[in-house]
Amino acid sequence: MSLRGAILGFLSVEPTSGYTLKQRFDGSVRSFWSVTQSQIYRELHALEREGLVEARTEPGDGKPDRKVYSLTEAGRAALKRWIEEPLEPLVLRHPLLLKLVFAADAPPKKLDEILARYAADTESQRAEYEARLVDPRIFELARSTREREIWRLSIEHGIAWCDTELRWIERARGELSSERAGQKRASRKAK
Amino acid sequence: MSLRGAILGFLSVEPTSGYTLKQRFDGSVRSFWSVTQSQIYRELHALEREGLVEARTEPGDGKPDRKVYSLTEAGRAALKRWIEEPLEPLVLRHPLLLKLVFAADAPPKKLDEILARYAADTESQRAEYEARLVDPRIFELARSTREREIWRLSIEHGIAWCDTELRWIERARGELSSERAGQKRASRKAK
DNA sequence: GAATTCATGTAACTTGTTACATGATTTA
DNA sequence: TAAATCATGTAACAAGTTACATGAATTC
Repeated sequence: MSLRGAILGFLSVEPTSGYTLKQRFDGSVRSFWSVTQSQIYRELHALEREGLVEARTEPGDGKPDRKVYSLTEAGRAALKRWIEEPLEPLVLRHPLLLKLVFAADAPPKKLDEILARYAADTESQRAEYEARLVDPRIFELARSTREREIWRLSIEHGIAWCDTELRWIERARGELSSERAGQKRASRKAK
Repeated sequence: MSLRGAILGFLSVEPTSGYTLKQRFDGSVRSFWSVTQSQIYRELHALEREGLVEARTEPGDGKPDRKVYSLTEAGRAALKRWIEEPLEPLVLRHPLLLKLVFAADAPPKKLDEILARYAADTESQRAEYEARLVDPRIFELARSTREREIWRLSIEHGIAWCDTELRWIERARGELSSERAGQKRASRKAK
């Protein structure tokens, strides 16, 4: 339902082709909603079958023809319904945490290595967000000040998430590297 | 691959049935890795076909028989491989952010309502984590101080995530409620 | 000359969700 | 007596991933 909503959302800004739609996703919401090209084409076909979008073929000069999709009245209504309908619950799937809890008896070095690599990845993710924050291209799509404001907030959300991850990793590495720490903390449980 | 790894991980602690496995998931990693009962049975069957686990049927008195699965040598090796293999990348799917970026021209009241509801959900999520932190049942599974340490860290991760969400929501609500804020921030872009 | 971009799509697969079915036992 | 718990499973579906195929135009 979220994918569908997002496609309708993008099309409400401007009619576009599947190909361009994929670029829109990648260029804006990728960090909190990634999609593959197959998903987009599949969903567009479904939306067309259901009459929520309609396509018209634009001849490409030299380039292949593009099928430009636009919202129908029904599509516009569906978008509105999607915005108003209750939020789908957030489901975190965090492979690091999962692996960590089963890697307790792996050599501490291995554990620290996993954490270090994740920290590095998170660091570079953070840098990407920072770069985005000053990249005007993301804000080009925005049709209003309010929309720009929201785009910016979404990027700041990413940065805040990275910072939290980094702080947590640091703590985890500290506590898991000192053999004492475990003992000390575990005694809390006894009281 | 993560689901598989986690099942192998749980079975390495102690042979169990699919039913109990589901309870293990729900009782410990649910907040960062949720599963359905169907997934577990399906994966167990696949693991059995591949010879990574083996089942023996324990008669239940009155209750239905339980099929208790345990790791084979191959299964134990597969678990080790999973721990050592590179981490699957974290993929955030954040329905709130997605909806927000397409709800910019919905009435501000609606927007604030969405954020408020999400804040409430996050608040109660946070409370759940806090409760878990002092619930000895989660730590019962742990076979070592180190394991307990990691369980605790995973819960603290959840709390940190909730706090970050809550801070962000507060900021977002503040900035989206005052019409001025948009203007002020947007001017940054100009420089 | 090789790789990338534009633009469409399909097929096969994996993962995750929802809903159903069985049937005894225990609890409210 | 209705419901929840124990314990298994299947079927159908929805969503997401990977890999392939076409073919002209442009860029390296």
